[in-house]
Amino acid sequence: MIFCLEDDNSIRDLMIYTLTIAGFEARGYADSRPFWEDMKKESPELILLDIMLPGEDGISVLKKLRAAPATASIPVIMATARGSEYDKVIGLDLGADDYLCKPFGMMEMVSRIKAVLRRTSASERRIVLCYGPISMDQARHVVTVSGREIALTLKEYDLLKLFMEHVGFVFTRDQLLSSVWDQNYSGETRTVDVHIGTLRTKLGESGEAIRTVRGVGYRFG
Amino acid sequence: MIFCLEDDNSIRDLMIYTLTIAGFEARGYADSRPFWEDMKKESPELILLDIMLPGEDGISVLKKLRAAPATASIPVIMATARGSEYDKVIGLDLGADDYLCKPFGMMEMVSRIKAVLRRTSASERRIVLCYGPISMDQARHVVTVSGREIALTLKEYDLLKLFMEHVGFVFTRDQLLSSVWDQNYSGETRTVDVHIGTLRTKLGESGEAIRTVRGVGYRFG
DNA sequence: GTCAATTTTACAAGCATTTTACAAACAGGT
DNA sequence: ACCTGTTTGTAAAATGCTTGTAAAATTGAC
Repeated sequence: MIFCLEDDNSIRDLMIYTLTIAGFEARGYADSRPFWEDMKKESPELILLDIMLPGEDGISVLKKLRAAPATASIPVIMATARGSEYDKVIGLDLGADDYLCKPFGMMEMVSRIKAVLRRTSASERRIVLCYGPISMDQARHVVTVSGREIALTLKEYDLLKLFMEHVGFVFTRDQLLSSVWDQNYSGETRTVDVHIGTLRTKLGESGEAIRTVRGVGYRFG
Repeated sequence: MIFCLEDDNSIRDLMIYTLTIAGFEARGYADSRPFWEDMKKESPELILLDIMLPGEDGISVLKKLRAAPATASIPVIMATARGSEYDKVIGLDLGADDYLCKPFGMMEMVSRIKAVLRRTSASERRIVLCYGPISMDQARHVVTVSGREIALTLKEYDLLKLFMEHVGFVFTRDQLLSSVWDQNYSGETRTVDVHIGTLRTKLGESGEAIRTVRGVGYRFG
């Protein structure tokens, strides 16, 4: 799915049409509000971003995207008018993956998109789980809370991963033991509680996301 | 991405414009200071370099580029005024990949660029890998730390290469065995640890870049 | 055969995990 | 409100596993 943020209706329609013909799924937005709405629900493979937009401009959108771990690794192609605007944007070096200079042809757009997807989708694509200020980069095996890296042991990491993959689910201690530990783990124990404890401590404030469901087990979120 | 170091504003704008039309991404610089800034962040496919520049001249820039392992293999095309300046530069043989004599046409520039890129990118790609003080010249099969050459065995070299190509990624021992060793390596062993150990020792201080992720594997950077 | 590279082995040190124990929190009944 | 039995939080001790590394064994190139 490609999200396309462009205020000019005819250009946007042409872009969506071309992308669909080229075999992509694409969705267009005239301004940033509905775009952010959809970003909450769905994560696109790539974002086409016009600089000049009514309301919030493209530079601000890109900055926000790069600031949040959940969206930081989504490729972005920026569309700019040539001239001073273009120079400014290039100069800022905001970390867009590619730039398109208006007026650009549809064929060029498609080939740039394909090139960017080829570049990013390889192995370098990060797989990041997020919940509030907590983010888990599975490729790097690193967990951060509000941008600060915290050191987790393997069991803590696996436990948190399970929780973050199933936000809102209640897990019994037995379920946790057979998921995070071995399928048939012998010693039925209080081990889980101890690990939950250390995890909560290490997560700090955010540790409260792990809720105790008395008599049953634990729930995240 | 092509970097274009040229002090004349109108010529530079024309160059950037032409390059963009020709399907390249290009960025221009009026003097060397912002150029070096960007070189730290990004590595261009090619550099267009004017000899006459305010402040640091093109010859000095080229020498610096060739001296650092990270930039030594980036193709450079030098632009010179015809006459004595041209002869001197040619005579010095600074290791530019091609020369353009002012005034040159934009079409000629594009075709020279394409020719140089065809020549250089065909055979050799990403010849020099760098991370902090560690640099790996794949053409010469040489690794240096802070400029000092260190002798690595084949396995150590391949291991380091994999790490430097994927900075930040965690590799399990099995992944390392199937990447650096054979695809289906039989003996499941501690071999990896031993090689990691020797590599760390040989890298000295920089060996700390290879981090142990307990229970998982190793990560570089 | 020699030498260097690589792999295997062995073991100690360090860290992660599990167990244990006890205090605190809670729910339900009176 | 108070008591009681159960569940949970957590500090600390005990256990067990992972890793680093030295050294021996094996492989392979010349």
